[in-house]
Amino acid sequence: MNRKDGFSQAILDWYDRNARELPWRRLGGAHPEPYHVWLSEIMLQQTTVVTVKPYFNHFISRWPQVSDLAAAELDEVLTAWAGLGYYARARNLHKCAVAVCHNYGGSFPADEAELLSLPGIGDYTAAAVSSIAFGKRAVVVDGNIERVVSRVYRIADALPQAKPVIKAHADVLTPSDRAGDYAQALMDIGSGVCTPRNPKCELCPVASFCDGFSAGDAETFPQKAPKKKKPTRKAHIFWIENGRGEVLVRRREESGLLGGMMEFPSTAWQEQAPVPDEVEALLTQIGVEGTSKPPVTTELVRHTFTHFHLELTPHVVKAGEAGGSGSNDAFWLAPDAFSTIALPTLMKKVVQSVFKGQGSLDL
DNA sequence: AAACCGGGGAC
DNA sequence: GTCCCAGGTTT
Repeated sequence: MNRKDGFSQAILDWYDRNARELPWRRLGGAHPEPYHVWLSEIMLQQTTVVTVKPYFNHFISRWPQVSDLAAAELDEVLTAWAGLGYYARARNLHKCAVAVCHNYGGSFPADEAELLSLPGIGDYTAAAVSSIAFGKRAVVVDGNIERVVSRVYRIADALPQAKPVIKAHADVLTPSDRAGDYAQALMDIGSGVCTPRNPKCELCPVASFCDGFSAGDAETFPQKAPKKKKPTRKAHIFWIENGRGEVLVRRREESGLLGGMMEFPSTAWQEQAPVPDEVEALLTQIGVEGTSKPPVTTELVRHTFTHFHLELTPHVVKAGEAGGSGSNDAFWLAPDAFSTIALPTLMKKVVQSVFKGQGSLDL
């Protein structure tokens, strides 16, 4: 086995020459604030830098210290998080802020194991915060680093079984000094150079250490287990408008899909198309009846979640004079106030469909 | 170990 | 359309 001596130094040299400024990053040896590192790492889970930037800046501006975030209402945090996805991250973010203030006096712990015990912080984030914010040596492994390491060592095992093997190799490569810079550099290289397809090996500072490059098959790593195909679910969703131009909105259950976020009432999301009876039952259940005119159907809304496709047929319903106030926590809200509630992207697509269908273009 | 959990960008 | 992502939690 070749020893890869000089690997981490080549990575750090590349970082010193190529690292870009980021709102949560400090160049030149200074450590960023742990609060900033933690917030950015949570946001960056399964999410790109370009997407995260404006959200990060907004959060820091609105809640400058972790104590400010801890003092916020969960609903405020969900509203600010709307559009980022994986909403359990936002619920755990708030929980973690409270825990840091309650258990650590508002200062994040530097120790990896202590960080790991906090809500929403797993192996990756604990190692990232400990090394980037506190300069501790920690073995940081994310999807990018997995790819780089599996190519450097031509690891034959398929993911996710290969994870422990990759971690062990990553440990050997990780330097004692500047482990945080090293991790960020490796992730930058993974996302920009050692890409999933068409890797730019000619730009890679560690091509000379890479077994995959030497063998000419770097792109075939990491090996992956085959994945299932996603089923498609369908439902009818209702834009119910009262005489004042307000629309009926309700909050989803606290856990599970889009947990705690807002939605327009809909039939159940099922693989079999809903029958008209279900539509009647829904309208009765939410307290809207006696619609004189048939619903106006607007353009189909398509959306893909982690494990299924969804097709929603939106209907515009004019509620009767009484209007019905909704049985289960539903309430009326004017469309120009939608930006003040935790509306996920799927529901914003429904809004767009309805406005498009009505020919008006506010939003 | 496998399932669950969004959204967007690259191709 | 497919694949991937600066993953963590739950079962």
